Amino acid sequence: MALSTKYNPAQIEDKWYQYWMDKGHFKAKVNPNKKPFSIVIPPPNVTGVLHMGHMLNNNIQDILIRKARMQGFEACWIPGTDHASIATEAKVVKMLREKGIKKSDLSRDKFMEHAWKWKEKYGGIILEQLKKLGASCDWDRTAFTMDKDYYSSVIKAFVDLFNKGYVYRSLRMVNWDVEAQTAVSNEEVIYKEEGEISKLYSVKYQIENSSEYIIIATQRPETIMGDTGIAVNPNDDRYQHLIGKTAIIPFVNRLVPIISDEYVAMDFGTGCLKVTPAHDTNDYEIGLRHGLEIIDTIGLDGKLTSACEVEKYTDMDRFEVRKQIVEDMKVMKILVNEENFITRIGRSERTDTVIEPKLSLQWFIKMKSISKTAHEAVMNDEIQLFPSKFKNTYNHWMENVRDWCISRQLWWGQRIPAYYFGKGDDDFVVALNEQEALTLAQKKSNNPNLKPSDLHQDEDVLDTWASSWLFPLAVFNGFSDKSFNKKIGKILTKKNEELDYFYPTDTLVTAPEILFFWVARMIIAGYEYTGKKPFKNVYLTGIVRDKQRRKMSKSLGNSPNPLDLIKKYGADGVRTGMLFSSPAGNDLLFDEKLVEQGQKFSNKIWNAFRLIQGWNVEKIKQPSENKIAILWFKANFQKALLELEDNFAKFRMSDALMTVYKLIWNDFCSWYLEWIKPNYEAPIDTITHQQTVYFLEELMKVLHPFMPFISEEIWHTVQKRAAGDDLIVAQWPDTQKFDEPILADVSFLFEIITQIRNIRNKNQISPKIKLTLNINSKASHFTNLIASLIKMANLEKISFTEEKPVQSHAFVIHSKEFFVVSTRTIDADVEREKLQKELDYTRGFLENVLKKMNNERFVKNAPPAVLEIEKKKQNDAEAKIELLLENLKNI
RNA sequence: GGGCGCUUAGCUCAGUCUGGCAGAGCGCUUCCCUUACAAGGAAGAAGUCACAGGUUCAAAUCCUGUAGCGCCCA
Repeated sequence: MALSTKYNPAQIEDKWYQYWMDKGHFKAKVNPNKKPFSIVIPPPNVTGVLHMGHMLNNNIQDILIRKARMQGFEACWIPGTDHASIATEAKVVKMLREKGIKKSDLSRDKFMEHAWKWKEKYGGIILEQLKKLGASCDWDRTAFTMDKDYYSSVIKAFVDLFNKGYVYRSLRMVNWDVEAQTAVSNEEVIYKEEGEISKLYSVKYQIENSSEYIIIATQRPETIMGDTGIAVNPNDDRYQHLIGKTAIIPFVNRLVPIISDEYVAMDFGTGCLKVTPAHDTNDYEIGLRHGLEIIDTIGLDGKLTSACEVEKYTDMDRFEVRKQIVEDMKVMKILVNEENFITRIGRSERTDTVIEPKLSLQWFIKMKSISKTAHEAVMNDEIQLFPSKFKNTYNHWMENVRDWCISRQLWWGQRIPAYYFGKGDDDFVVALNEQEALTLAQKKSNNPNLKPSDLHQDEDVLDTWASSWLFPLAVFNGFSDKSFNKKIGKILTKKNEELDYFYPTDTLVTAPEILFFWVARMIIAGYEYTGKKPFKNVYLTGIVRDKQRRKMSKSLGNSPNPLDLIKKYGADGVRTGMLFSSPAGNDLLFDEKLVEQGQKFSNKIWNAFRLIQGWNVEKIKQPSENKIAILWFKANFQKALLELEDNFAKFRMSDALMTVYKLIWNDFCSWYLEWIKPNYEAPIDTITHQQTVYFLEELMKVLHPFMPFISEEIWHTVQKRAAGDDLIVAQWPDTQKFDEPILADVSFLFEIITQIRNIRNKNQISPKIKLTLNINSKASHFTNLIASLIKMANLEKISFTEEKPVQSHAFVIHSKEFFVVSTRTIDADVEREKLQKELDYTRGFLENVLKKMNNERFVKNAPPAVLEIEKKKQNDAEAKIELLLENLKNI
């Protein structure tokens, strides 16, 4: 035999990937003769390298797209990458810093040049790595969210939403990094897990027209000058009498109201909160609720401004002021207590400086009305989420949807197309380009002499999600001038062939953590611009964790390198290994053992193939048992196929794989092949051989989406193929009616065989010794099965007789008695004990059944089918007891 | 603080919507280097379905409550 006993993926996988590429099997085009099936990739970050989450995610997409392709759809999987504004800019800044270049020394254009160079160098890494996994993407369509067309799509959408009144500008609390001089996202603010030690100061504020004081607790006394209110909990008995009165802020003698708000924790500090809307997110919210004034006393550089109204603190750093003000309060005798406590302090990931919550003007999208259709579409299952439990989460988010802040203080991204022509808050226009902006600005300002140089474009860029939410539209160039009607702000049908054909896409496969960031927003954009959903189904994968349920992360170092895994176990092995443990929506506890199992599966398949390949085929008579085996496998395959389709329909990918796994390993290898296997060095008949090769091919088809490489290799090795006869485009098997009675007959046969093997096992009878079997039944019940039974149970002969051999092992299946004639003297005591044990169990079982059958209400109320089952259980148990009693007597 | 979910074999999970014999894979135990594969074969053991009530002829499944765990939002 020329083939190795071990399957060696390394040589095979690269070969087939290149082959598929060369033949153009991944490419999709508008094809009126086929139905489309499309998937857009969740574009990975250009800063990233392939991690286990990508592996899982793209594995599933590849399974879906490969199956669709085989089912005759025009299968289109669009790959792409995401420019990842924040992360990429951080990487580029770091890279420049290492070269001794500061971002602040560069012009915007110069910086962008560096960023593009960086992107060209590192941006495609993940996509290249996906090829190793076998991802069958249409690479010619690779999209990038900063491509020229994509960029202009994003700008068009912004202008359009502004004109429609969805985009507005408003104050917003941002995380300000005073050192880097930029706002950072929530994700870039780090809180130490154990918290940090800080001091809590208790300060007396006098009540107006009274000698009474109220004592507030604060950790940021330097913000006192920005206080515009005092808040207590409405349920706090201690302060009821003060609600509605006025307090005097020390240092500035400002009169502020004492208000009640549920937010205030009664058991923290004094239960009395100073409200500084300009310098704390929660205070800002309270301020909004109660209409408090906002006084911003800290500048962008972290120093107090003249707005603090105290000359000696002005231009002093916030932490210096804190020290000074504590001293000053001691002198004024208004500081009544100071104590250490543990608190969460947000620090910038990049500079480690304490984040300053800062109010600034930002761009927003109004979400409530624009998201209405998107909300309904998921609730009424027009778009289906898998698993459906995420419907609840989605609903909750949509019901409480907040306006979306879409501006970021960065350069890498789509620059906001707002042009300012004056100092006023409203002195700006939004336009596609400078010319249009100028025209609009001249009009708005009533100044026809306004020159281009009088305009200044907004410095900020858009949130990356505000570009990726257009992904399913933009990859088909839906915003091209051809199909996008600027006046009505809609993408038109019959103007863009590709969009008409491939959109809506079929299934989106992504992680639940970006359900809102990305998925919900794509749905919103889809309906807003086309009136149609962007995809039909959303499959939400779990998070890949390690065995200890820890999330895989670089810093923990608990994530294996996917490429190393592929090298070690083969892509097919890794693919199946990951999927084995991946029920929909549940987290996946990754264990390299599972990948090992995948590799073992490859090997099993390979050896089954070797067996078939090694047979000598001759024109001899087909043994009768082979006919039954073939009929059975045909029916059994169909039954498994039904199960497989059902699993796919429900997006139960792990179960789908398990169905194929068991079909191949148990049904095909363990039963079918052993059934038809000729004796050593004996030839096999032509018909059986042909059928077996056919079965192997059908199995390779259903295996292909999961294990594309080994299946294609076997497809091409098992017989010579005409050009174009490749498994990747072979026709997926149809479900057909199948012979159900044979499944029942054979499962009866298998039960008998298992019983006999069990008897061999328990009595230490080697499988090589031929046994004699007596069956107390008419031979006619077994006509079809005799030859198979003799072969697989390794029997000398079968007698159909009522005679019970004295020395024998008995068992009952379906009320029929079987006796295996013993090859040696049976130990009467051991046998008696065995029989007694079984008798006791069966009597107990019968008792339970009878309890039911004697219950009048059960007999009256239970459905006939249930009664039927109980009746059968009773009969079987009674027959078994009778036999056991007789056997006991005979020993 | 608000919302959602989970608890079934040693492990990871199906099964719960729609009540009717408690399942799978891995692991474990025993035997077997048998002629495709020891990365293998055959067989087997293994459960208080988190807990407490209730509804029902019948509850892992429906209802109520309790406990523990997890996630999301603030």
